Amino acid sequence: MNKLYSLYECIQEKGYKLTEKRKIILQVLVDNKDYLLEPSEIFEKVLKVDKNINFSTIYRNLEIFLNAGIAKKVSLENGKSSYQIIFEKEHVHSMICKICGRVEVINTCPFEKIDNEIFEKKGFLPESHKFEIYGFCKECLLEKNF
Amino acid sequence: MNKLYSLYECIQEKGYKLTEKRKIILQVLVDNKDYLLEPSEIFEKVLKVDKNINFSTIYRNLEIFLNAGIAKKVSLENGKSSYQIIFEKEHVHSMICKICGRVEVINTCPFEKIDNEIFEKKGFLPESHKFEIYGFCKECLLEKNF
DNA sequence: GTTCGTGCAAATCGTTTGCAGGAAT
DNA sequence: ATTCCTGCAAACGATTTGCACGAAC
Repeated sequence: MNKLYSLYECIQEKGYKLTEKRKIILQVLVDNKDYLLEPSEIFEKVLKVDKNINFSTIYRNLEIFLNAGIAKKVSLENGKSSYQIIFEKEHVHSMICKICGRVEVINTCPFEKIDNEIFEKKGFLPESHKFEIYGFCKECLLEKNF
Repeated sequence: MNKLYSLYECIQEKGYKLTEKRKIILQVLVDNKDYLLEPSEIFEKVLKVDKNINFSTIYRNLEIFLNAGIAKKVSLENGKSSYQIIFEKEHVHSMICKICGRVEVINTCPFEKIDNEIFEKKGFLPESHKFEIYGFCKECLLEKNF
């Protein structure tokens, strides 16, 4: 039932060891489960818990979390990468706040509504897709008085 | 009527000068209008026309083309950026070939089909969105025998 | 003539890697 | 005991910047 525990399991199932650093980074991701975080943001938050952590450990473990299927990586409009923990493996799309990185889930998938005829006509074989809405979340709207 | 000429106009309207280098880079983008090109690819193609061009000139001008609204930048899944010329300012979505970077246009917009209720409920103000389908184009499928 | 654009080299930013010691299994 | 993980420092690739000269207006 414990979310953290099932994440630990995913890591160990893949043959990765369950280290202290790994637990701390995971905890930070879980604490910010509704936000997309850049590696530097993750690093800073982890630093507050463990002063003796290296940036390369962050990168190496983010990569491992991706492999274990417990995190996702998003290439944002500005060209930077951000990461977010994923609990349910289901396929979802997002509304992303351009100010704070908060992510809200959209429960419909536009891809399912597309007429397959367009792929047949072009001879294109679709493999994956991306649907993201960028804007401003309620909290940031109130704060910034837009 | 000439496409190149109207691109020149866009550049000059913004107060940028119409230089030889700028024309060459534009020509390369126009010649590859159906493809997303990485800066390094653009650089190589420009080199064939003008041996005396610097990489920084490519970057500086791509930025200017973005400002002038005649090119678009796409942050791909691998974290790299690619560029493409845009003729019509209309809003379109794309199918992108993961092998050759070929871009085919999708003429429906999934955003329009979304129920606005979800934004009202979350208090989210949408500003822009992205819908991209990644896969393999006909040519690459034939060539690689997938 | 003034402003802007360019090549060059160096700087910067985000990310990755080799290695040697330390921790998890 | 073995394998994996980590900090450190260095390397790396993509992109940006300061400068002095040259080109467009």
